[in-house]
Amino acid sequence: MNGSHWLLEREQPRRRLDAHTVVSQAHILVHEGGAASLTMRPLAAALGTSTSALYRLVPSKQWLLVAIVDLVFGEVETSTAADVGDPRGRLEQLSTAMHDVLVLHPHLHEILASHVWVTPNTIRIAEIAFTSLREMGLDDPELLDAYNAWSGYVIGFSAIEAKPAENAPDRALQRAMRRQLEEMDPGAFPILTELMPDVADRAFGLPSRPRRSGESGSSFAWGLAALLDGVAARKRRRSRA
Amino acid sequence: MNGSHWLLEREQPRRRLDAHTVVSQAHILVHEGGAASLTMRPLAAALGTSTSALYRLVPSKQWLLVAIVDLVFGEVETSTAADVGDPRGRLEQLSTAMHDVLVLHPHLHEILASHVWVTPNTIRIAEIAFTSLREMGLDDPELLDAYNAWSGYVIGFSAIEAKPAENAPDRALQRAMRRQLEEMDPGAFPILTELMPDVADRAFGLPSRPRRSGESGSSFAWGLAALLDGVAARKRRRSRA
DNA sequence: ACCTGAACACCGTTCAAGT
DNA sequence: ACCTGAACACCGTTCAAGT
Repeated sequence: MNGSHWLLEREQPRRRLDAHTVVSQAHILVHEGGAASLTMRPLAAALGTSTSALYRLVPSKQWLLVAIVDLVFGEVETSTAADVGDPRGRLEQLSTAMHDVLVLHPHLHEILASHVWVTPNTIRIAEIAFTSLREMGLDDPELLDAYNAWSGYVIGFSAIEAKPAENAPDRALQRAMRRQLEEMDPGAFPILTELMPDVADRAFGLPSRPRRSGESGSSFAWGLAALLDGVAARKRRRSRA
Repeated sequence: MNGSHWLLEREQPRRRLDAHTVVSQAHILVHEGGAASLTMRPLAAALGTSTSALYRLVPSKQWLLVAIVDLVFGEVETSTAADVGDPRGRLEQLSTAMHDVLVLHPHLHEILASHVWVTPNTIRIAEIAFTSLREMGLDDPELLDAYNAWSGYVIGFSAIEAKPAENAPDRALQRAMRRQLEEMDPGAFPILTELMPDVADRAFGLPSRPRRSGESGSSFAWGLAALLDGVAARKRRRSRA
């Protein structure tokens, strides 16, 4: 059909590499081993090409990292949120969708913290959030405040929650931290002592046993509801004045 | 006095390097050039020693990064918070002190996102936060939820706010992001278009001009008040039931 | 036009060898 | 006992040279 020998029919069709394929493979490396394990030589090897060939498809490693952020935020399900008429419900739907994706990609936070990531998919999400907040009654000076509070909470909460997944580096260091909590002076730290070992597991990212998959123990929704309650009340207070 | 020649009197007293000095210098390098600029060879050079000599004082670069986190959190002023009788006021005081420090050390977030950081100073701060939240009426299952919401907000908000400071890497990439916002379709993104250029500057970390020092334009306090309002209301609701 | 190997200027960490 | 240089196994990126 395409001129290749019948013996080669089932082989990969030798199509040229494109930028999207490089980004996908880079994402896989980050997903499997963290941001530090994304390096150009193994990336090229995984794609069956030479390191220098990558630089005709992709300008730099920095570019690649931002492209991965866009790829992951592209997985955030926004169509169900769009159907919700109530703006508060829409924003909660969006937040949950973001949290779901960020929990599935815990290593993304390493990139988020060290790069500016204004990309098509993050812009798309921001527009939905701003629309919802305005419909909730927030306006000019407070609208930006509310957006910053919302995004800080969603990203920050997910980042702290995602940390346990990255338990690979330096076991000795983690053991030292855990011992610090276990040998804490109960007189100086009464509440922490009382809440151990729960607090190590669910707040400090030092689980004593590996998380079972699906078991997040997350209080994301609780805090989100609290924040949005407060935002709505704060706006009402102002419009009443 | 100490046997050294008078010509050497004003020179550094040749005291042996200790771990604390290494951590301090490492912190300076991170502060000045970001986490990526902390490398062992220049660190050794700045301390006037050999790279390999550092490894007798400090176990690894990872250890050094966690030590820097502890050093910075050690700067968080907690004594004024301790004086506040009202638990809500005490938590607000603590949060503000944390925000102040984190804004002064924007590069710390690169470390926070990729490491577990349970250290003496972060434990000290957590104990104060837990005490305040319990005195605000939160208890067993909700206490941890509330702590996670609070810490996610404080760290996450500060992280997003700190990003503009790291504008060093890849000007071309940042220009591409800014162009994306400037050439946005107003039909598809009405609110973002309306809020430009303010939204690029104050929400997305793409300031059109460098920040004047002291000018944070931060809505940290606004969002914190909203969150704590919501947390307090949520607890009241439960105890009434 | 497309891809390569080799090179440049770096990394973190170790260790035999010096004093 | 303390410190060093050199080495090991890596980095991101460039570029002359090949097909």
